[in-house]
Amino acid sequence: MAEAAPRRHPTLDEVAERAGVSRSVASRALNNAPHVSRAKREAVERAVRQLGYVPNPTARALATRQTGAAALIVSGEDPSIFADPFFARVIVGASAALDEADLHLMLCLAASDRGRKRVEELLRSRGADGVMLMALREDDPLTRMADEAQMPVVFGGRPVGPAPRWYVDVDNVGGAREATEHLVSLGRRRVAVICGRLDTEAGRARYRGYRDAMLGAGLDPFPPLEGDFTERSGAAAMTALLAEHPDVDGVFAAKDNMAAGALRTVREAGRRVPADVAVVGFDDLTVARIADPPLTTVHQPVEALGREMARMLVALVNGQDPTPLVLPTRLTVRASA
Amino acid sequence: MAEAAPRRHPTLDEVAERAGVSRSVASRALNNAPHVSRAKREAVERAVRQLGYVPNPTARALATRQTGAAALIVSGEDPSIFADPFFARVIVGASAALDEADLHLMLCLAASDRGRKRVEELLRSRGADGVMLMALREDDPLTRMADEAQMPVVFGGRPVGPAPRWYVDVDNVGGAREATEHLVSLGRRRVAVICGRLDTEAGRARYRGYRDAMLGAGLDPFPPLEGDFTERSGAAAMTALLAEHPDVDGVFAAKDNMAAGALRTVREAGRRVPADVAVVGFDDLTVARIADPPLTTVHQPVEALGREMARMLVALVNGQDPTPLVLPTRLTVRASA
DNA sequence: GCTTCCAGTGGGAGCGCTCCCAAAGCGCAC
DNA sequence: GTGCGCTTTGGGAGCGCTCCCACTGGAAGC
Repeated sequence: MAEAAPRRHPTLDEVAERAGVSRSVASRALNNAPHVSRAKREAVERAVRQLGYVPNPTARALATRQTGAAALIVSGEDPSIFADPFFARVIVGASAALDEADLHLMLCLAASDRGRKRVEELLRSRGADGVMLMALREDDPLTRMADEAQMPVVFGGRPVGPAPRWYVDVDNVGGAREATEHLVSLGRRRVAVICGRLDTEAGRARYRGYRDAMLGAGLDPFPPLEGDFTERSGAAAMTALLAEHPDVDGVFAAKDNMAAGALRTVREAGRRVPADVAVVGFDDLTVARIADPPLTTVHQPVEALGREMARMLVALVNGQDPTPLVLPTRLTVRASA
Repeated sequence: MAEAAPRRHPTLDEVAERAGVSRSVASRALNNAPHVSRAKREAVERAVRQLGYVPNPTARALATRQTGAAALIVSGEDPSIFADPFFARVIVGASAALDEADLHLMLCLAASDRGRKRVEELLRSRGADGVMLMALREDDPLTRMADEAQMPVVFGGRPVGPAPRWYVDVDNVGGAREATEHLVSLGRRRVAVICGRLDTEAGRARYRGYRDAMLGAGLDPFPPLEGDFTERSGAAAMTALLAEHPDVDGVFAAKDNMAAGALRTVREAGRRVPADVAVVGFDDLTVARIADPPLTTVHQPVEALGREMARMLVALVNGQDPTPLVLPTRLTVRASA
């Protein structure tokens, strides 16, 4: 290209002029719209190539009132929640689906005051065509913001309280039930639970699943022993458990991280897994395979979760009315139980 | 608010009218610009409140030629590279820094053809005010795209080849050297290495650090045994290592995941860590603490990496010319060595 | 008293695109 | 030859904001 390539980007007007057509025709040609003769279409394409024209997405956004972006908003108490590899996998799935719909992904960590403030601005200003919301806690300020948002909202995992209109979730109750039933089927009778945060619906649902299974087997469910989904909290919970119930022979931990922490504690206490205490986790992320022994755990389709959230959002943006989705979980048996 | 709150968002014109001022004054008041009397400023603020006005970021972007967003682009061979918790931590850091500068974070996974195509569009269309680039491989197509990008580019980790103008990296060579020296100081003499991908600068630099330390100690460095930064590849490499060099007594793995894989293999081969084989990793992410035994590893300041990348980008966007940055690493001694 | 200056103000021209709509061109049935 | 209906075309009015600039009037300086 021997063009003097000015620093400025060429505009559609310049393309039109060069192609000897009007701006309207050039615009139509560019968007593959009808009502453009073959000759002019080609002339426009040629001009685009010669000028190295790239449409200005901002101008297009202003004219169409569509930003071309979707936001993934992760709530939580502090930003380190995002260190959970769970979100990374959600993003892999969501990103692929958004790519297909030619939407960009904006990522907002709403786990700080500053972050929440910016999310609120985004929601109120229509800075995206729609949003996906994750990791909401009870009475999360994001719930209200989402209600007032001037754009489609898809929830990833149901929030505590009434189910929103559009969400994608995994079968937390069923997964937890299956995990617990597995422990029972192994002959364990004193099966304890290390819950996730009970101010999240996932935490509650997994406890319900555990409880259902215990009652169904005619066993006494343990009261909820709450962790915060981290390795450290799992270890701490296990320490408390061993102190209070030295005869525990099975543990369902509502998250692999916590299960790994429990494993460590059990080991340090000189007991064997699974011989003395069998442990089942929840998630089936990398840590489950790295743990020693490798974790029996409830597999949840994390990338699919992200993908389906994104697809649901795309449907909403396109004016459709998709139905909520609950994805199945399934037990993956390894060495820990 | 008893306003009939029409579906449409109020515009700045309506705010101005309601406040009894011109659009210019309203604009200035909104942006805290000078040349607005106290009375009118307050009138505008009142009108904004009454109308529930929120500025339209797209219109602002078009007028100012600033999108208000920065993109983090993650390259790689396939999208699962993003499952590495490393990136999540980078994002936590970058997000905080961008929040401070009132920039939104766009996340682009360029590890698929589709993703790369969209990144190229983004780069050419000025869809962001600047970009951060990570995980580039040798001859990565993103290198060329970045060269031609019409916006500031900050590299996270140097790419293979000549160093770019602006980057933030960690001291891979120094970290690897320290890890190896630690093994040597423990009396290990047959210290092998499980490299990261050698088509990345991080992989190469960590091998160089290992090699330097071995030569410095008068020992024979092992030839590079390449993994791909995953647990599985670490395990496979360790298997090969044990077969070929049964007398190996120390291993430096260029990534915690690979170290964890090596740990598993060593254990399965009936040897003890660290008694028979001492292992040092690199990263110091969660997996290092979960591994059994907990990993001695080179800690790298991942969130700081993200934060500094974002800050550097903000500086560039503001027309400054920051200097490249190499962040220190430090050895964290745990049980595996 | 007069100029000089400057904070304060509003008009208006963009930013680069989409899209409505009126007008033009053309084939075809009558 | 006329009228109808179709595709094709381009003019122009936005989308909602910023920012330049010309203008006003009162305070300060001489």
